Amino acid sequence: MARILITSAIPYINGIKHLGNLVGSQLPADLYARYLRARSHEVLFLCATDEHGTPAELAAAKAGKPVAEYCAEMWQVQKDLSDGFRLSFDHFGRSSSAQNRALTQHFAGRLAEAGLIEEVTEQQVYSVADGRFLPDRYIEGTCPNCGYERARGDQCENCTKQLDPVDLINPRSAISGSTDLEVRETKHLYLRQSAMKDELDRWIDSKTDWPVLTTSIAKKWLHDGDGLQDRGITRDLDWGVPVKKGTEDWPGMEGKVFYVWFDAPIEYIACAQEWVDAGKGQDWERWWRTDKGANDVRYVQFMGKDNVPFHTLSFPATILGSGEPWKLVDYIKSFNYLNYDGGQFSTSQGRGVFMDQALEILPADYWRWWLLSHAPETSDSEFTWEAFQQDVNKDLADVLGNFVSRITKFCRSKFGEVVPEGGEAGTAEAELMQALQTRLDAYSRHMQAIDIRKAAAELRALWVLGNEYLQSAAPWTAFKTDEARAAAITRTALNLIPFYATLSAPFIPDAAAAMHDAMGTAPVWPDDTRAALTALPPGHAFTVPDVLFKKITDEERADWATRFAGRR
RNA sequence: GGGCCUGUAGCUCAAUUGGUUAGAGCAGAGCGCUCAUAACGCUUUGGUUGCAGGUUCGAGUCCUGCCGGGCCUACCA
Repeated sequence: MARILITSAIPYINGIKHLGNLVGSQLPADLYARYLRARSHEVLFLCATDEHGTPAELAAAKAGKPVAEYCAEMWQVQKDLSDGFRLSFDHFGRSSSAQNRALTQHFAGRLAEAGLIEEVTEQQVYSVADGRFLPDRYIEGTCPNCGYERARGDQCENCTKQLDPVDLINPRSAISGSTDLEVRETKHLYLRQSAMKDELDRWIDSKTDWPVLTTSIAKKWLHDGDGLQDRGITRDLDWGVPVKKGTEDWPGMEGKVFYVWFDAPIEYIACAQEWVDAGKGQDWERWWRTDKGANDVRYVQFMGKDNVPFHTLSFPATILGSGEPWKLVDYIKSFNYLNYDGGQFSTSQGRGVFMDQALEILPADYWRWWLLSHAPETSDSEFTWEAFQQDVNKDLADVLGNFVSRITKFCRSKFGEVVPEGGEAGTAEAELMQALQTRLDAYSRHMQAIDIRKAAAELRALWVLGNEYLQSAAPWTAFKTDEARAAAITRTALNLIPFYATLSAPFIPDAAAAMHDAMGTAPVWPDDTRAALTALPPGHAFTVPDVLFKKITDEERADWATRFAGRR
């Protein structure tokens, strides 16, 4: 039995996430956590909301609410949606927690003592009307390169040229439109990542089993141009972790906060404290401090590819730089993007399906199955309604759901709602068990390796074996001449239901629970298929469950395709 | 501009890292079954692996060039 710490990239507080976000971190992390728990490993699975930063302040202002109140409400919304998708976090925390504030300040203090913090005075654009400094992308103006009038201060969306805000012609605030901008001097803290470049490089080099996507992004940042750059870790904002050196004030940094990307990953640690403080567990250091029991912990992170630099470089720099024995990540599973019907999901244009809408139209299992079995592991993947309807109907309704339906109903009509007695297993059953064992081993291998699409394919193949067995054993034919034989076949097939329920639970937890419920069974991982397929004793009562998966009709599909095409 | 990823059947994806005849699912076609959500099973059509060269006994896999798609490029997170 191993101990595994799992974190999913923490979703930004600002708004409801779409299915692309979901499949890029939280959903696969949940799959892995559920699988490992089912295999009796000790798992701590953490996630939280990422609450600081300019977008949160602006979203709150737009909603006409204090930012703390806005974040509290949005946290609840995201929490409810997580529950709706059956994401089995041990704790869903908040980066704005007191625990994270203290820990973030602690890390900054340690880094300063280690000489890894540099104070830099720089020039930034200040908007008098907005009363705030503007990040580059919140300054708009005419592109000096192509004349596009709505170019952003960081890059022109029209000609893709990278810009500096001072290059813009007629610059204005993207927030208020005000042109009353001035350049002001401000002081910020920089994390001297460059000083740790070689150490990080060696560490990344040692991770030969990581996905190419993960290491290639890290390598690029380490070696591009002048190598790893120092990173500003403070901002002139109100909403965030106040800059402190441990518990001490930081002279000259009054009124400033840490940059979200500094405090967000630290929340992974703080979240474990929140978990304890919420009374859900004890001894968080056992998971995070290698000097206090975390030495045998395997730490796995899940994230979309856009998050990779922060998890491979910035956060490890923070941890290593502290000089304290914090647990470093052991494996990073990163994902490409899920596209929507020939384009990208777009939050601003309301294009695609968002988590709340998804649950309004279909149960979580439908989404979980389709998204996970099409997880963008090797390249971007694509959601289309046609594929979604076809795959879900075929895999869930026809192959799995109908299997449960046909055998329970057959048994009810011939033997009643009890596991029938009589007959014994023969060669057909031996062959079935052999085939199941082979596939089960492959399934376990893929789940262990977090090869999600392959695991899904293997699981589906396990379901198919049940249909193949029924078809060739044909208990409806045997029943006419040899009732005992029909009973043995039926008994074996009924045993497949709890077997499938247990194996499928990481993908489709609700349907799995319904299957166990109907069969009056509890999940026990089938190490040995022979034992698993004879677990139900003759005379054991069951009920015929409701249809597990209703099919998606052509009308529904057409309706949804128009409804989610854009302009939410 | 630079870097990385990617291009395989109508569609979505594999191919044990250079090794026999490139495989699955879906969709299409045919047959079978009648327990079941018109479900299931069996068989089957379908490929110049983006294009052109090269290395090799052997290339989907390695090299070069070209064409297409995507991502990142450090102040959104």
